Amino acid sequence: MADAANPAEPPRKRKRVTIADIAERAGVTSGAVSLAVNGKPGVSDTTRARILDVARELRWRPSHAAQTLMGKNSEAVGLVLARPAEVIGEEIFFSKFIAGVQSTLSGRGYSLLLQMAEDAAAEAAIHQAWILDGRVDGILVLDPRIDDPRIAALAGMDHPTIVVGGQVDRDSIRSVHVDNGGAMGLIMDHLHGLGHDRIAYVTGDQAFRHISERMDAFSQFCVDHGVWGQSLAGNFDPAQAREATARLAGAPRPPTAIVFDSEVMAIAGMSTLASLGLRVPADVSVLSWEDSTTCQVLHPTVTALSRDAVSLGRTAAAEILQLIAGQPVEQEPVVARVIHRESTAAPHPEPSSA
Amino acid sequence: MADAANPAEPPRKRKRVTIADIAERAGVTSGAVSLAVNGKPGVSDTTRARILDVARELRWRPSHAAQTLMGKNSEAVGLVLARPAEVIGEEIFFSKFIAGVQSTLSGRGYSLLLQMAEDAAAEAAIHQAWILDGRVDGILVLDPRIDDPRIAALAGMDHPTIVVGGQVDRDSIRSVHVDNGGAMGLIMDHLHGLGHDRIAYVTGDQAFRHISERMDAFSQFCVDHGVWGQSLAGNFDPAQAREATARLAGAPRPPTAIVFDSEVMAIAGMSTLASLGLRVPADVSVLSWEDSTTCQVLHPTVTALSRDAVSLGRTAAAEILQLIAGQPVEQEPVVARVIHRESTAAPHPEPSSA
DNA sequence: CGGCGTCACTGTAGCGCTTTAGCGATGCGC
DNA sequence: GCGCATCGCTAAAGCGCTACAGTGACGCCG
Repeated sequence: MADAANPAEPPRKRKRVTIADIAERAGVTSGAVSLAVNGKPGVSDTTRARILDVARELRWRPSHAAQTLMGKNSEAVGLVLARPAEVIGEEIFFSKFIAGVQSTLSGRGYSLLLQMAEDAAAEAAIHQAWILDGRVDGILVLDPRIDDPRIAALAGMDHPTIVVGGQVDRDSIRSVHVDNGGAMGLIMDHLHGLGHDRIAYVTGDQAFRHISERMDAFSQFCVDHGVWGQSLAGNFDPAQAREATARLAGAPRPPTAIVFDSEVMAIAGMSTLASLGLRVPADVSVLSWEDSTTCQVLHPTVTALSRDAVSLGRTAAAEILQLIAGQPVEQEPVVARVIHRESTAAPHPEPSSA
Repeated sequence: MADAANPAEPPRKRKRVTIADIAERAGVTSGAVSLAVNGKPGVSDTTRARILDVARELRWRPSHAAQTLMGKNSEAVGLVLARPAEVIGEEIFFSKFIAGVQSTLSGRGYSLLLQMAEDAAAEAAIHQAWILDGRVDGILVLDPRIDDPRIAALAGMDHPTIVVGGQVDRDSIRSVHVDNGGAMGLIMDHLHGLGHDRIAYVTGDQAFRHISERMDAFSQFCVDHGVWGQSLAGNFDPAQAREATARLAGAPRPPTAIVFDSEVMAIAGMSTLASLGLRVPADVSVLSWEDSTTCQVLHPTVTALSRDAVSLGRTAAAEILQLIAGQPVEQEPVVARVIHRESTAAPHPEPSSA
């Protein structure tokens, strides 16, 4: 870089202010400074005040590296994303979730360490490295899958971990309690309450734990309430959602309501319905699992399950901080609710089968 | 993870493997190990091989803290977001940008250190702390404002910095070259080419550098091509975009095309137009500065400027890595293009003023 | 065969901080 | 007045690693 051999040597290298500098200035040893700045007993109040004054004056900041070398907390939480950049860029969920996590973390002076990985195995390797290095105090794991290698690896490490997006059956690992089944219940109550009894569900990737939880609840509701229900396996891809929607619409007795597992899928579905000449909600109601501004401004506006990814992130962050602090984790359940908008309404008596 | 070395002693506290452990096992000193693992001369090839074998066997990982304490690179890049969590969660740009940054960074083993801040001043303070601490090797600054305190602070620190979202006039700081003016030219060419000569521009927050660059180009084009152009100051808020749209639509001679500064604003505008009984593109064309899946699936689909935030992130990451490595930065310009979809078309001869 | 240059490695001094043993000076009880 | 705490501080070790001055062994030259 700009490494010109300097002749006069101006104060080039801004030397770091260390506790030794403070000690010298205050006429004590570095040990005393350490005690003073950390609020530990061992120095008199007057000396402490003097030391703190000097520290402030010198604009001293503790060296993060030295502190973590001593085994202190790193004041950072790690999150690895194991999905292609394109997907993360598309789904508003990540953006919201990260924003929520950040807003809580930053309030407490914590940072988020973020990395992307090829797959779950690579993600687990990064976790391992971070933990062994003391680079993060806690780890956030998103969207556990069935038989997730990350969970298995983390379970053995005895390190604060919060799983988001599905319950995990290890008791050494905590999960943010997201009641996927309950949320599906809300959705079905809403639709069933409007009079729908032919309901379809176009799902996201079923390898995800939270998706399978939702599907189970969907089936259960249908059985319990005598609703004709059909779920179509998807993978979050809008093209696939289009196809599934077209298939449903073309069926002999099409559903009167369709639930989509993401906002992107719901919008794709609605546009497909429109292009098939079907009106929402007159001919078919549509509900999106995930709210967004887009849902509010589309025409018609889209009824959505607001699980509020931002506050999900906040909750996850709050729980990991509690775990790190060694406090009991208060499992504050993430509230979800159905925001009723124009895209859902009572079904027509019978789509005039003539 | 087979850590069964000792029979009695339950492996309680998983002790960190240090170079001292390797040294002992390999019958050398820690100094030799350091030379060996860092590929420096000073050890024979056979000894080096033996040391590396032991290191691998013991699953040794260098201590990040110790290394940065020695002044080594931290292998992390910092990014502070100074906008409310809600905004970050709403705008797909952040998600895409971060995903893009990550995908490049991760490929080189770098992490992203992320924090949110209340305002630009707080952001600058975080930068300062990170840099002094050697916690990040480089800093990414998003959306410089006019007279940005972050830039001023960073300019004095002589630390790798890449600014994204507008040119900055300090020569000690590099910017990702995003040609906002050129992109606006593309947009205007598109609309003007279709025959529009009454064009409105609903802007984002004008305090941002990139927005003012766009506005300048807009005005310039209108002057140069005899287009009636009007820009309405906005702030990325959909409600505000609604209002601006209604105002434009209600004018005595409304524009035949409207450009919105973000996808969220464009969608809000379109829904407003629909509720006013105006058809897109028959009555008015709409163009969004920022593409997304939503633009592709809305009805009508939305013509958008695809500046591709993902690759913008990749470019920014690539440039900061070059800066860190001390290599000359190749300013690969970010390509933007207009994706022509249904929401823009030739204007009606004259909206039949009757 | 002494001098000298390599080579391969050792020993040790830090980096900035925390922690703990220790030490002189007070204060207190009996 | 002596033992014994307590206080307020110092001195030094050590976290894991790197850097650098040595050190002994060897080979080579004149």
